[in-house]
Amino acid sequence: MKIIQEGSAARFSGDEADPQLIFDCGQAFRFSMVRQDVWSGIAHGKKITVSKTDDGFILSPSSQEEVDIWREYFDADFSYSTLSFPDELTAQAKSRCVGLRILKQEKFETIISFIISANNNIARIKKIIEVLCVKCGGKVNDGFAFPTPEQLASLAEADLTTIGAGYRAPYILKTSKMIADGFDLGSDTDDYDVLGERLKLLPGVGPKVADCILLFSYGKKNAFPVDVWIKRVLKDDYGFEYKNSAQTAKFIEENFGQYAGVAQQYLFHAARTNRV
DNA sequence: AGCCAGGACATCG
DNA sequence: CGATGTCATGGC
Repeated sequence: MKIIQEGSAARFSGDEADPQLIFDCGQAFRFSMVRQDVWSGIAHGKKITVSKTDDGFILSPSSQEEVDIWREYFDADFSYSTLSFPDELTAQAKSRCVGLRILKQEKFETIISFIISANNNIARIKKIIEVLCVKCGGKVNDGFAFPTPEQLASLAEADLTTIGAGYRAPYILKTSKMIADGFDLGSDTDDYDVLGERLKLLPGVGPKVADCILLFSYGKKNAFPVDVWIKRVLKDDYGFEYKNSAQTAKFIEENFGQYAGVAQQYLFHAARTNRV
């Protein structure tokens, strides 16, 4: 995407982008629609507003120094409009998701968010995360930033159960403490498998959550999170019965290739919006 | 009342 | 290994 600074805002244009799809597809939990085609939320400790335009969106406020942060966050250097998939079903799903982009979010926030996502639904995930931020995140304008590992680790387990975290409360605490104590999260350039094994050392992170973290915060577009929705899609539409992770990984690589994660998002969103 | 939700984990055989 | 039961919580 092309990014042009316009006063205290930045105009992103030239590639598919729809805030509605970007923020309401279950990858990010801290944005909400303030009016039609306008979404607002907090990322990187800043409150931003994202307004859809004819050929992209306008992000405000954004200073010249911040442009690279948001360029990366909105995956602006990747072309979704020219991305195509050979198989008909994915192509069809993509046509229903024009403007969906995969955000590259902050690692700790993504890790905790998807630990909370386990056996949970999106509306409730958002609610729990919001209360979590209010409880111990730093103040940002009229809202609260996502907590740091230290802030979250300072909570008591009872604090987390009272906000509805349920049985995930100890996972959240233990993982926060490990990261606050210096657990090595690796870096984006590390190998997909190595990072996955590393992330799964964190309590509450299994195969599916690890894939979400890798796809949504490490930029690993080959990561293909397999949740209950996708299992249904693979079974009903591809005739693929889930048996184990190795067999699934092989099927996914062969059928969806290096951008399997993007295909997964299209299939996930299409499936989720299909059955009312 | 029971099932479901962007599953992980311990405990079996 | 693979299969199975369990784990909070709220919406439907």
